[in-house]
Amino acid sequence: MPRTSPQARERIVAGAADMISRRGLNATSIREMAKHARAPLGSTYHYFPEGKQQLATEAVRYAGDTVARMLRKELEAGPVAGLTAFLALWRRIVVETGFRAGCPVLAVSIEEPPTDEIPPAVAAAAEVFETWENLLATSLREHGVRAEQAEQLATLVVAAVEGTVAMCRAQRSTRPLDRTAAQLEALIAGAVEG
Amino acid sequence: MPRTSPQARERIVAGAADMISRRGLNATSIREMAKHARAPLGSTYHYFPEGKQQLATEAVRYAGDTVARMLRKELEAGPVAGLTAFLALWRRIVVETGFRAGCPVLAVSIEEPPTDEIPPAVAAAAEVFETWENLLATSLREHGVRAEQAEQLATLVVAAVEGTVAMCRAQRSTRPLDRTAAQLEALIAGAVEG
DNA sequence: GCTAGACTATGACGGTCGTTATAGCCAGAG
DNA sequence: CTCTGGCTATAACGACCGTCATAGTCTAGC
Repeated sequence: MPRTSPQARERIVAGAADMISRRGLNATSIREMAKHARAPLGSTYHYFPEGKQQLATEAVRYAGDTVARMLRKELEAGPVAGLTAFLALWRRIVVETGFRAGCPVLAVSIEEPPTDEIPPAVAAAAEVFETWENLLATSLREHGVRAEQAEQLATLVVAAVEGTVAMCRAQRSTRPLDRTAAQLEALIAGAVEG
Repeated sequence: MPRTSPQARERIVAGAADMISRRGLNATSIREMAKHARAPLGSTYHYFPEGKQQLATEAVRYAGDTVARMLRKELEAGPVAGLTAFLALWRRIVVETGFRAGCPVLAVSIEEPPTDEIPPAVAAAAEVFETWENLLATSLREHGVRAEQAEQLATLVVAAVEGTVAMCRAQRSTRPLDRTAAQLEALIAGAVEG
């Protein structure tokens, strides 16, 4: 039934994730997302009838899945290889965008609406973080790390990288990432062999 | 020369920092900041003639200085005590606001304008991060940690805590903070005595 | 070829944004 | 008591926001 471009919808989602990772959710308007994806404004409400909230939710999941897929693959070579790839991914994003882009999942996590309910986009962000943590923790456990230690290390890695990316953007430098990477790599390597 | 409330200006800044820490910079309007501080809108432009940008910059510095002051004091009892206090501070903020507030410095760091120049608020955020890093690194060095190691650990602590706070907000749970705290405390304690 | 339905084009709705301008208030200095 | 100047009150500016409605286009299946 789709007519011309079945990828139009995905283009919008991917573009939305990119824009959110740069400017944050609230500063990214639906009009701009549509224009950025070369799609008409009407199409966004055709594909995402629940509006901006739905689009943001799908953008978070899209980015989360992309990273998770990469992480799953690289972790086949062990926790250290997975960590290295994780760090390299974020380094590439930060450097290639001139410190303009970061993580859309983090961006969505820190903008709350006045309401009391959890917006679906924030819930999606929570799931993404948990997925990443679980991938790392499972790999660590499979390589002999005690369960509690594996959980803690996995959370530390995700949190440290997310925070470091934000610091790199503020400072316009990769130095925070260099430092965090050195510490995390030593820590994970030590945990795996110890 | 000030008439009634010399603290009106500071009330606006403190309120702005609080609101930015909850909703992000772009979602926080000047009108709301004024109302939140029980100040008229006109006063905002009287105290901050350069507008929202200036107000955001001062809010970032205000929050940064508050934390730095606390950190400086607690670090007198050593790096572990400082870390513990740092963790406790953010835990308190996250818990007492029902996972609604986070760090305004982080929030400002990840929202970029379309321009190429660095907005002053982002530059202020960079300075705040560096101040926090330096306080921790100095304390570590004073307790026998090698300089490079001290720098790396300091960056890791700041980044990990910032990232963890965001994760706690998304997941509506202090579990990430529990895990990160356990790892960081062990790491810093080991570095100091080793 | 025709028709159903996925998609687009267009325009409007009420609302809020950042910012500015102007006139007025009112405590303290002289 | 007057007057200066820090502060407030009020209104407006153009721009953009999220969302919706409606009419139109064009393709895939019959």
